[in-house]
Amino acid sequence: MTPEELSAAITSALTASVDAGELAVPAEALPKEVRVERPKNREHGDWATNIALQLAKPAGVPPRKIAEVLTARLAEIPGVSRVEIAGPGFLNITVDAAAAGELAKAIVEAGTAFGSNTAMAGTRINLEFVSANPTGPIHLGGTRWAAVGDSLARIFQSQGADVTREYYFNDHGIQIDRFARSLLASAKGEPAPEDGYGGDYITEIADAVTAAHPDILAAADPQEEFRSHGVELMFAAIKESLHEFGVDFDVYFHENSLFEDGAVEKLLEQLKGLGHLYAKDGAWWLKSTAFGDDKDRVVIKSDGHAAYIAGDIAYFKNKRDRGFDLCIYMLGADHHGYVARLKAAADALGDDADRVEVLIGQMVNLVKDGVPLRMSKRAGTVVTMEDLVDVVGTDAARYSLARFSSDSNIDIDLDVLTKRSNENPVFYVQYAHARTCAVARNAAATGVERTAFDAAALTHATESELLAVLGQYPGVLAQAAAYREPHRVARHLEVIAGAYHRWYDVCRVTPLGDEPVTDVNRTRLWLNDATSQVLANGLGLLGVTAPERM
RNA sequence: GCGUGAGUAGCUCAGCAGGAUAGAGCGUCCCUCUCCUAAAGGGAAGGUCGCGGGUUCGAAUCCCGCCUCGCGCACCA
Repeated sequence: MTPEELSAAITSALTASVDAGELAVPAEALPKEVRVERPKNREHGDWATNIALQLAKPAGVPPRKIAEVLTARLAEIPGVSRVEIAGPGFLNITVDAAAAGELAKAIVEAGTAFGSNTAMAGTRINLEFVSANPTGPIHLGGTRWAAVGDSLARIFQSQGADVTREYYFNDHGIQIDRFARSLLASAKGEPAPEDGYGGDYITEIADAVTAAHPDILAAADPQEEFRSHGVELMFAAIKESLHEFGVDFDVYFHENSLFEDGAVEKLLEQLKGLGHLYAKDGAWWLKSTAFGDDKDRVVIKSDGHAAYIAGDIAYFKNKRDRGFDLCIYMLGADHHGYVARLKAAADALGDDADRVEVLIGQMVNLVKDGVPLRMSKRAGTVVTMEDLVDVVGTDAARYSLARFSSDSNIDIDLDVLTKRSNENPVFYVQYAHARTCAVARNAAATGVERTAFDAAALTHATESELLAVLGQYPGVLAQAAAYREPHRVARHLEVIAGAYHRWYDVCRVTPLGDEPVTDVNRTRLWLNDATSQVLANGLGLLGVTAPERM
């Protein structure tokens, strides 16, 4: 029995109770779903609900009174062995070992599908993340989003959503010009321009471009040549890094295309027609304050060039035209001022601002000896995705970036990483999975097979605990999707790994010495394999491998 | 100044979609491998959940105020 199943049973018991006139609760006060939680204290049963406390006020009845009414009905739920009223009105529910144990079999039979859902079926999501300018390699901030974004995409997919991973390739504007000038300077053997980029990669790309085009400095517009070839090389390198990181985008969208096909121009005309643009100081402004922004924004600069936001409005329109219901943007905290602008743009287009959802991720800082290190692209002192992967590997890099809430700043201590220490919990989870595989191998070698299954044999306290946390997994996925928080998956895997290790320590799957194989052994193998499956499924959602041996 | 995120164990962080005795990893100190992987497990120590009010049966969690830190507040992208 999973908490969701129990929740559903309690909900219908509650409804039945109201229908029968035992409880007078206004319909609007009835929750769609009664929440059940795992009590911290095992003396409080397997699951508990505070529904009686919540209904006390709207029903105008003391909570314990409501609890009493519900107790009789809850006790009749198949699989429920005991219901107790505790404290101010908690309902503590104990489940039959057999009913709880059935889950092990259900998980093994569901296989890779366990935990997935169809709650988001039919929703088309455009998830845009990383979108780093092709003026340099992906730094740590982008790497964090690559890990979190890709994982979020996988979690959405587990809930049935149709997800497109998209990378907005910013190949238009002055950053790119600076990049081109930096390449040109390098090729000429000159120092990097004051507002340009430094770092070894500039030299490497400049050399590569020169090698492929020996006469490039004699071209009519060498800077333009370096721009086009350099961006191409840089972008190929970025794609390669992402690919090795396990992140492959469905769409790499070129900002330039919005200008080339006239989409931006057309859109600006449309906005003018709607009366949302006005001219001031030689520029064209979007009246974004009318749509919740804190100030109006320039869309066409007084020099006649489009401002960045112009492309972004057109891009949003483009996404909607491609049929996406929800456009999610994952931005760094240094861009959070952009949220109101994007929503205002959608609003101005006559679209629903709720189609735009912006997720803000806090910064990743480098720390050395407890002191923050300043990263500078210009000075070339950035730590890149490749650097991180070189030191800790893809699994540890992805896991350690995905296990934190995006709301938290994270500090990465290079000394700790270079020590290759076991401080990273990814090993804890992966080791648990490897252990399940070792146990399965030993079981096979000693003739323990999943022939029989006796759910009632899973009686040990650690088995009850393990089953409970495995049962929580689908709910954790649903919440991770609903709140756009992949770290919840990682954290729960750590809980499952802990429960598994404790179970492993006291409950053997294979018999000792020449003891006979019993149904207890066989049933425990089901539980072992169920755990293996859930860990593998969860690690998969994080883009981390589930090794069979370590 | 305005906006926004954070402040929880020595360190790094969960918990915040109100619940019962506030958790995990790492670090420190004990203990457990003649039998499934000790990258593990058990135990100990370690907390004014930034501070002050409020809401209620109940607040780390919600509301208000304050303090500290990060990040924004362009005709840059």
